[in-house]
Amino acid sequence: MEQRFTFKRAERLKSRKLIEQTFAEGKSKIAYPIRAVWLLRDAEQQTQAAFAVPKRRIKKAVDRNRIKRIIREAYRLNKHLLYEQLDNKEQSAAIIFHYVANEELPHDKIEASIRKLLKHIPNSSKIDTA
RNA sequence: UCGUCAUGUCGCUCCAUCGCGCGCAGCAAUGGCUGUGUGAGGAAAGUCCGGACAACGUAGAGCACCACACCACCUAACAGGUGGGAUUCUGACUCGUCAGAAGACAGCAAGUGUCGCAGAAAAAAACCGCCUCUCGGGGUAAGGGUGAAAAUGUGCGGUAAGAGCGCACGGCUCUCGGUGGUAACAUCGGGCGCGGACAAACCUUGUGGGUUGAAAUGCCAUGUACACUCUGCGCCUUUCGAGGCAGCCGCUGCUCGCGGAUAUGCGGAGGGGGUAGGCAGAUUGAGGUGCUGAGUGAUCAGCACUCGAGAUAAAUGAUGGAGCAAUACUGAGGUAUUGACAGGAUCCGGCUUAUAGACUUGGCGACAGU
Repeated sequence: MEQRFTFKRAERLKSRKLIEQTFAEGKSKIAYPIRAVWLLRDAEQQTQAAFAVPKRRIKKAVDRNRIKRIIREAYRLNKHLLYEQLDNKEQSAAIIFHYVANEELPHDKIEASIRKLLKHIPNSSKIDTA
């Protein structure tokens, strides 16, 4: 099958409840400048991701939007790393990427961080919740 | 041509590939694929004013609180804008005119309060001085010096000495009338008067203001969830304790089997609130663009054309290339770096603040030419 680098609506983490649950019960790991919080689920559910850049760290809305777009772009281009492993284990995940630096960092640094996190997440644990 | 000030406009461009929101079309059929169109700002910002819209409230009046405050006009409205007036400041010169600038320009002559230092005294004043004298005192705001400010200025009269005490010419306040002006106001004449400043001191007067904001508000509503109402629950035996069969529920879609419940239960129908979630509000509007006309202008009127984001854990990005601009380096070909301020969240009108660079128009200055 041809590899496509898309990021559709179904792949976005949008449910308020699930987000709160992820923050409350999920595991986390930091790969500077990004902290990931995730929850592993069974394979019937869609893997979803959300991106957050706190206003407290990045003051200007323009910069926040820009960083969020860069993170999302990095996720879009590298999510196959995550998907392949999850498919093998018959799992899915709900992930929140949280920007923790206080200034805008170059694109390659963000992408390296994302790749590191995506490789780490599937190997972390068994299914946390159904 | 350069500099500077003001005004208005624009505020990186193009191509390729990958990707995103929304609309439309087609194909698929349960949320996808393909094609196509479209997709942030002049401030989207601050959330400081004013409205639209919505919900709730609302007999009338007063108090409190908040806002505003020369006049007229514009506007849906405004604390905004336009034009005008007075004041103050600056500049020019032909010295009383012109030009420009500034702003909480209603009232301290309603009451209360405050006025550091200096000074006798900071509001209805007696230190020195002057006059008088019964040597206790009394009169006196001319002169002295202090101060940001000292009791209407100058002259004459007057007096014991003085004083708007009187007079003349001025200044100012209030007021009456004439003229010009819609008005603020200007100007001329008459009259009462002479009260220092501060209302960004309390306050007084006039005008306006119901409260809360789209996280408002209205609506729909999944289920092996639920309030409530109606309704059904059989047959046989019996020593009346119960037992059996059928039916019901679960494993389980069917057969068998096993287990469970049997009126505080189970099944059926109605039905309301409303969780997850969704829809409306919500993008055609005080809309844009152009032309013509009215007006000093803000603005208004008419006609023609036009539809330019609509997300909701929230869409505009990434990579590569070419150009443009700026800066630095440079034996002028180039090399390197950078791309102002800044991102919609119900929608409009303003204000304020941020902003690299480019351009338009006008004023002033310098240089060059005529």
